Amino acid sequence: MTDSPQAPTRFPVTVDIVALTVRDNALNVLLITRLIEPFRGRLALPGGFVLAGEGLEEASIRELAEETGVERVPGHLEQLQSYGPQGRDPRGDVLTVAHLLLAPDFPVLSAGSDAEHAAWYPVGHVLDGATELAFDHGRILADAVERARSKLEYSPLGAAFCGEEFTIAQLRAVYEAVWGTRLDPRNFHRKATGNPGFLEDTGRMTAGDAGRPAALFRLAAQARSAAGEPVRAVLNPPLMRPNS
Amino acid sequence: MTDSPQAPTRFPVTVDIVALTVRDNALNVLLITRLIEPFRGRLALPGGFVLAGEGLEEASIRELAEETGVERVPGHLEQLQSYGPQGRDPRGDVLTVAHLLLAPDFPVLSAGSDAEHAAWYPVGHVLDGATELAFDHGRILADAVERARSKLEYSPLGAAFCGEEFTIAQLRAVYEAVWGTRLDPRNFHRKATGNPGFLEDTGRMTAGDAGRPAALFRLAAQARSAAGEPVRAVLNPPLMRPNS
DNA sequence: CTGAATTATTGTCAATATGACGATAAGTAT
DNA sequence: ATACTTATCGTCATATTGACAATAATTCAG
Repeated sequence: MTDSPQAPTRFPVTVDIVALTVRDNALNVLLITRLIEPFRGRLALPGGFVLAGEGLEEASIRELAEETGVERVPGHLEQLQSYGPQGRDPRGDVLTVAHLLLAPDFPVLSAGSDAEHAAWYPVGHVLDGATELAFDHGRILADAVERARSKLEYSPLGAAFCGEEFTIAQLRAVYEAVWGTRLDPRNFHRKATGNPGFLEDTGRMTAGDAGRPAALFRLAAQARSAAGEPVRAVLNPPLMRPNS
Repeated sequence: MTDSPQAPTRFPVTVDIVALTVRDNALNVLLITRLIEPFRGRLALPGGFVLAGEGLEEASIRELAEETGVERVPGHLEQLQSYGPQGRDPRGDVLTVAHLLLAPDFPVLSAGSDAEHAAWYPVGHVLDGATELAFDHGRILADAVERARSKLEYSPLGAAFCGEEFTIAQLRAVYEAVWGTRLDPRNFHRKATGNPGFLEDTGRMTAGDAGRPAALFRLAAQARSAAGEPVRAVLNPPLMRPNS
């Protein structure tokens, strides 16, 4: 780390959060509608400036709370990548540290006061160009989705989209939504339950749904932190996407 | 992206570069000796402040050039992660965007003028606590090494440690050094050459070394950019580390 | 010049993982 | 009761993996 003779340039730093969830068997992203210029009326990722004395993750959690009303992080939060500082904001250089949140479907503060209105949008409608996001958020979203897709292969993070307990079919629906492919239920069942250190049978079953009741699983102890969030780095063997 | 009513806090932003290479069958990292406080005399990652009008990668390349004398990026450079801004530097809040460089062994400007003296150090000596780095650079290095290790599994990036052309044994030596394991030469040969879109036979052979001459390979076209740097995201099937 | 040593490369074989799909189990809907 | 729906277990051919034998093509030691 070289130190400049004169005071270094300082940059405004923001965090942006790509919150992903699975709704109606499709991958959705949490977006807000901008009420001010630039990009007024456009959809954008939730986020905002990092305040003095604040860490990056801390800032992300605060912004998420401010814009969606959630009191605690509802899933797995990790840093994605930083972008900038140049050419991102017409008002000037801004460095942003993008974060990725993988969470079960949670309700957002949709009763828009004069704050930005936040809501879930299918990722497909954004990635295929039908909806253009503000700033470079389209690119950030694309990077986030690719990260999520590969995380499902090599980590137990797919479970972050489910609640505390879930069935194999629910987990499979997550994989299908994120990867955009159909998976054979029988082979998926074998691989998910057969992967050592991934899932743990709770002994409980679903009831009331159509069809045979399904066993409820949770993440295995090695795969979750004290907070219940998945931590174990790798899934071995990996659950690879078909085809490619 | 919420906009604060008053001017947002601005932070000094640095880039730090974790330059890794393989020397004498061991993973090495490029470190500089700090000549000023804080952490005077301690080893640290090369890096420095991002200047106004500069991008993150651009700043990394500039700092690398300033501190090692290389004129061009000698390998694969990618962003690692951002750290901070709190609790990293005793002088105050500094956000740093760490970068990872995977490169063949290259000579560094070791004739220390009054600039920091840069040199290669075996990663093992640092990770096992024998050498303490300045700031939070020990943690950054640990993250970088873990990233490199998993990159070798899922991407063709192992080749970034080799030159333009290399033998399978040289590539295997990279894997062994980075993973810290021994690999069966015959099985590695089969997997490396059998992976579609990974390697390309140049038709040329080594000569003069002990033992049977080895075929020289290069990265397949799909796996490298115009600059010759590996780009193809995934290696399929992956080359997994043994054991775990 | 010859055999020993060294390294590269091809092959073999059993164990394991994978993809495709059949069969059965255990519920709800009619 | 019968149909329908979903979960779960099983089977089988094929592909991949790890362990290791065999062979090829050099340099090195004498």
